[in-house]
Amino acid sequence: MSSVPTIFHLDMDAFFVSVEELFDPALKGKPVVVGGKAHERGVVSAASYAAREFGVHSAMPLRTAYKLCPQAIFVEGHPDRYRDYSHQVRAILENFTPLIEMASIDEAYLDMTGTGRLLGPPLQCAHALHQAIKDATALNCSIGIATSRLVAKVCSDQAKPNGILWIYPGLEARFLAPLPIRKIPGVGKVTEKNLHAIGIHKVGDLASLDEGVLGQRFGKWGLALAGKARGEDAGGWFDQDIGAHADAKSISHEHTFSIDTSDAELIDSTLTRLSEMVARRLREQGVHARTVQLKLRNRAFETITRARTLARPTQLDIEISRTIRELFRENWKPGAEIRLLGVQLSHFTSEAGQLNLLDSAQDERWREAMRAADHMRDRFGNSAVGLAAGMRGNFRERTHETLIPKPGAKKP
DNA sequence: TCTGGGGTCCTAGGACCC
DNA sequence: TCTGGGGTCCTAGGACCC
Repeated sequence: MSSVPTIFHLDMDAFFVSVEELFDPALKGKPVVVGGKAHERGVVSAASYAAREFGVHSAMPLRTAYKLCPQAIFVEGHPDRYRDYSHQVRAILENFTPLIEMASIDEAYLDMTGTGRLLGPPLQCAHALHQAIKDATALNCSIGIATSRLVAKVCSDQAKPNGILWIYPGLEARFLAPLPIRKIPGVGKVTEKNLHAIGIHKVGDLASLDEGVLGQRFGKWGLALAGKARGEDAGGWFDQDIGAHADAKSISHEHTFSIDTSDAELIDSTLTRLSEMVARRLREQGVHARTVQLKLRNRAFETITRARTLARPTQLDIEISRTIRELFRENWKPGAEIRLLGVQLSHFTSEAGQLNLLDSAQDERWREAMRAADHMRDRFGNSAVGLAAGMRGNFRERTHETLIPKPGAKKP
């Protein structure tokens, strides 16, 4: 007998803000914005419910958030804290099922199909899970329960804050129909606008539309959309078993300068530092990359990417930074101001490429050097070791920042 | 409104090969 | 000679998510 799937989607409530409140209880109940100082270049990572009442939401420029809510408390994010709490949550989930997929730092899918005899009916089980997380971390979460990932995710969103919502098997379409199309994961600003243009506003409008029309107008994505409107995990990201771990497809680091720059030395050292950072993570994951991509954003916020696929996969800082500098040189007009630089690696393989014995002997020396450097960084911090340009870069960017007095900045 | 950083997936065109 | 079709790789850009 095969039962209908029971999928939980668990989403932590205002996760970053809630974690910050644990470290500073004075923040509780106040409008809080996580992401940086009010006048910095950057966007809101998370806003407390009190701040949201003023219209502040994540991805909004910090300066805009400040205009909307000047009395808000602006705090820097602490990724290490969030990672730590995320791991704690995961450990609790593992007491309920091994079929877990962390979809991001603050949300997870659980396949609870067939756990009824052991853990009780879905609502009871969800309450137990909610309580277990509260007991262990003092954090609130919301849980959506449904027969598909998609509906479970929409459910947890509707349940927020601090709620549980279960959609009975068979009632998916009726639950989704009155919701705005934007509630469907994957429908963003652009798709919403395109759908509005043809008179579609509610998920129900979408569901009653002829599939052929959607396919014609929106391609493959349109067909997946039709399935989503009915609550199916059709196509794309949702169409995978929960817990099937997928290896990373790319590793990237990028940096937005606090002030646009055309300083060749600063640019060069930043490229070197970013190259070192991605290469390091490559080695941690034990893979080699074939494609190196540069990302450039100018003062006008125009962004280009330029990629180069290497003759053989690499793990080495020098090869990556050499390629990145080449790409940069080919695509930068000296004097042009740069807002952002990024380095991305992709097309991973488990083996290094090899041209001949001489290369391999040289590579081995480099690999040893990199291992030693990684070890030093572990012991003494990231800035302890770097290629020469990278070190200058760290120093310069820090110097550059401390020269500009910022509210609350500590004296060096 | 003046726009971070880390990712995934999709599309589309050109090169190249058979 | 002005010209098919399919497959694969590479590159660039863009939508979307948290």
